[in-house]
Amino acid sequence: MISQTEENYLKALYNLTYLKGEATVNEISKRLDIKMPTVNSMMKKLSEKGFVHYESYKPLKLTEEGKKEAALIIRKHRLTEMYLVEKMGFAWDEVHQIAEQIEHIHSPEFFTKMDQLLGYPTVDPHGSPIPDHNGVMRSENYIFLDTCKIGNVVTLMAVQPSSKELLQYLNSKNLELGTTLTIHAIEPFDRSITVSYDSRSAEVLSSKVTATLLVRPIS
Amino acid sequence: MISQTEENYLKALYNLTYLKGEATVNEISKRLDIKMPTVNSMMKKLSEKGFVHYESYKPLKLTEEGKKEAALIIRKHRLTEMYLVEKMGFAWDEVHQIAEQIEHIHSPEFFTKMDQLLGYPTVDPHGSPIPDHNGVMRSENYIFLDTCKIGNVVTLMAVQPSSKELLQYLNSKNLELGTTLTIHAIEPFDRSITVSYDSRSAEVLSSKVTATLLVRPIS
DNA sequence: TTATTTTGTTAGTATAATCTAACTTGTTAG
DNA sequence: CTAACAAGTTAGATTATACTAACAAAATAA
Repeated sequence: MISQTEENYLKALYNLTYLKGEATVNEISKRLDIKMPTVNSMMKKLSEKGFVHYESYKPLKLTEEGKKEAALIIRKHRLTEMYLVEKMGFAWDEVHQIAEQIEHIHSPEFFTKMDQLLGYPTVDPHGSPIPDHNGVMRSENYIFLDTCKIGNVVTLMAVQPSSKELLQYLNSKNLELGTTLTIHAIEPFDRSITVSYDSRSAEVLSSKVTATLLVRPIS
Repeated sequence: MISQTEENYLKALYNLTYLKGEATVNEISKRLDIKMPTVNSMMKKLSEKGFVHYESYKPLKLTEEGKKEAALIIRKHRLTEMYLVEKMGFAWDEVHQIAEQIEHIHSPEFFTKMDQLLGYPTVDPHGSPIPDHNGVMRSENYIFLDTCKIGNVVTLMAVQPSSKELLQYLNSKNLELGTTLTIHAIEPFDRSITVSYDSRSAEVLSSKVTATLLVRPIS
């Protein structure tokens, strides 16, 4: 059996290793707000259980089994977020905390039912892909808005990482998934970007924001 | 803050004290399958926190605050069961285990939303009353089927206590909440009762069953 | 390349929730 | 009424998850 606490460590490790393939004790410590020695001993424990590759003073990696476990927890999280938005009428910035708890429910039938009622969705309300029931995540090749060039036209596909504050900011600007943006200017000094979309002809987005917006180029 | 474990003790105590007003360490121990010394120290802890009246060698009682806490957990449980049946299409004998976990979710909005989507129900799928948001349970004055007399016509209103096995048995007999039963005979030897309902003219129910069926007399 | 800082590890402590063994109190059957 | 049994309690051990303090290794800066 795998405890709720262990699940949280696996999920953190999965998210941290998503890009680089590895993560450090220090990074997990900061993300979970848990002191390093605690993280260290938990990593040893998870290594015993076969979920993590642990070697003294070396970066951490998930084993294949660890990746699968983590992806299945993330699947439950994202299915839940989708359900809360689509079937219960929550806003996309209200669902994270609730999903953070429901992801630990042990009941295959419950999540199967959700999946079914939602029509087997492949992305969550923030555009992040939902791993399948084997823990396989179909990775889209979206690019971050801050890597685009002047003149590009792109569609907003996902927000990553997405804080509640960021989502509320996007709401206030009427920026939703699926919105098509045209890039008009990039300020070299602070890398802020001027875009137009819908009826808005010149919105300025800071680099802090554009670094979290995943887009699919149209032209 | 009140832990998930503490919530389970409060709920057990609430249910055990529902009829008699008090319960013993031994009863809680058996119900939760936790040894007596563990229960004992937890009762002291809950007494410290103001949820339980504890005195050595005396029966346990909930304080008013304890009753309210417990009723609010039961509210979450029953709302969840109702939601699972009404909105997600689960059968009434499948929902207990899931609700047992979801009742510990901390999110007033989540349960408020459920309540709203269900149209503010007052009973759960097993006919048990749902406490209101102040922890007040409207007690119906239903009677158990085994206290009825020959010739009585009654409506099945609730099943208490309801095990998965019992619910499956009732399903197999097509006995649902709201079914109207006519009592034709009571066997003095084993107190089994012969009833008719729907197109069934003579079904025999054992006293083990009739002692769990709460009914409202029609005549 | 050495000194300093950051990161990782070990050792020991704390708290929550469980257990077993042993003892005490209360209840019940002769 | 007392002996035996059941229920309640106390004491001490165990496991999971956290912490702090102190030390070791690795990375970085001078």
